[in-house]
Amino acid sequence: MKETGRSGCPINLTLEILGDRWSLIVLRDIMFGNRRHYRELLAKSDEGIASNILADRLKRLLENGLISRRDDASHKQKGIYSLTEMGISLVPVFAAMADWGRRFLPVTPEMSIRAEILAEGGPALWQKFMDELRFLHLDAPRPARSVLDELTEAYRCAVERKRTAEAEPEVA
Amino acid sequence: MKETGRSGCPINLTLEILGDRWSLIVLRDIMFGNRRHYRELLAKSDEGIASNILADRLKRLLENGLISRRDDASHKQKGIYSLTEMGISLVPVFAAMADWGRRFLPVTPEMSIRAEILAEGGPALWQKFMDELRFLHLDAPRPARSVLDELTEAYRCAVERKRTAEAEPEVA
DNA sequence: CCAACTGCTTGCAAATCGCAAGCAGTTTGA
DNA sequence: TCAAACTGCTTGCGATTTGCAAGCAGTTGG
Repeated sequence: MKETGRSGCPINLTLEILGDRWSLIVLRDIMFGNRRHYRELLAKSDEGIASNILADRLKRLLENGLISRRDDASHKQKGIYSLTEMGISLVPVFAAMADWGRRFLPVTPEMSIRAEILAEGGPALWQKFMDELRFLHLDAPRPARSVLDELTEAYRCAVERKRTAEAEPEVA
Repeated sequence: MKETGRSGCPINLTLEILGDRWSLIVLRDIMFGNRRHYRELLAKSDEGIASNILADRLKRLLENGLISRRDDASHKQKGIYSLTEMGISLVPVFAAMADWGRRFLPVTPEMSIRAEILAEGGPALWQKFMDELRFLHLDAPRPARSVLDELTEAYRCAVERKRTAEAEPEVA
């Protein structure tokens, strides 16, 4: 509900919707963490988003068409948030941002493994990932390959590797 | 100078630096508009950034290593802002964001022509553009082709086309 | 029937934003 | 030579946004 009469530049319009500290974090958790409920997004966030901010961002993302919301059949109070095609189409943006971040910022190895895979896979892998997201969030047919599983598994392994690496040196 | 103890995720760290309404706007004007002085960035901005915000963002971008500043030999008060390699490396991020914006948001045709060219050119064109930025902002040798000139010219033509299109229908 | 869980709201202090005005020093043009 | 325009940037101040904690009505499971 903002009418900040600014320019029709694609970068500017994108920033008017996504240019804050939390919108892309929420979308990232929905997209890569497959978190679909409010509480999941609230509690399992690595960054600890505040509940009122989360509610506000979900509302704005809904209004702007990046996500949709439907009721959960298994629980009358639960809502399920899904990515729309508009939200799914952000995959290349995430891939570019993540690749830039891992190259120039002090990222941790576990958190950057998925960025690395996406960067190496290139647009072809992004397409496969988007196909999978269409299956998970829209009603598209299930694709043959699960990129999300691969990303999640790679992350899990990286965390595991880190934990063992932290535990063993004490013996030496 | 923020210590908001958040996660080591590349997306998160990127947002901690660039996740606001103005940082990327400033970088966009330096990169695509070749605006190198404070006043240029202040006055020629399509979005009308406030002077204190601009000063703050330039400071933060400097601190974070995205741009550098040197004195202008021709004017004792002028400073020249340049992109660093870190800033130049944002080209793919801009290309992805601009392409997404032009596909899903109400952009104006003139403002999206450059996004279109960058999207069609793909990574190969981005590399050439980055080479040119290295020439303009760092001390790299001049590349054979000027992508910036091509982008600027395409934009100029789009504006021209729009103006004539607005002027002629009155006769009909 | 109660404890845990659901999505989300409210209050409030602190930080940030956006606008307007201003400022000391520099350059330009008549 | 001197005033006007320009330089990068700061200051004040009201309005908005943020972040934190607590709470709330309704739902579910044991």
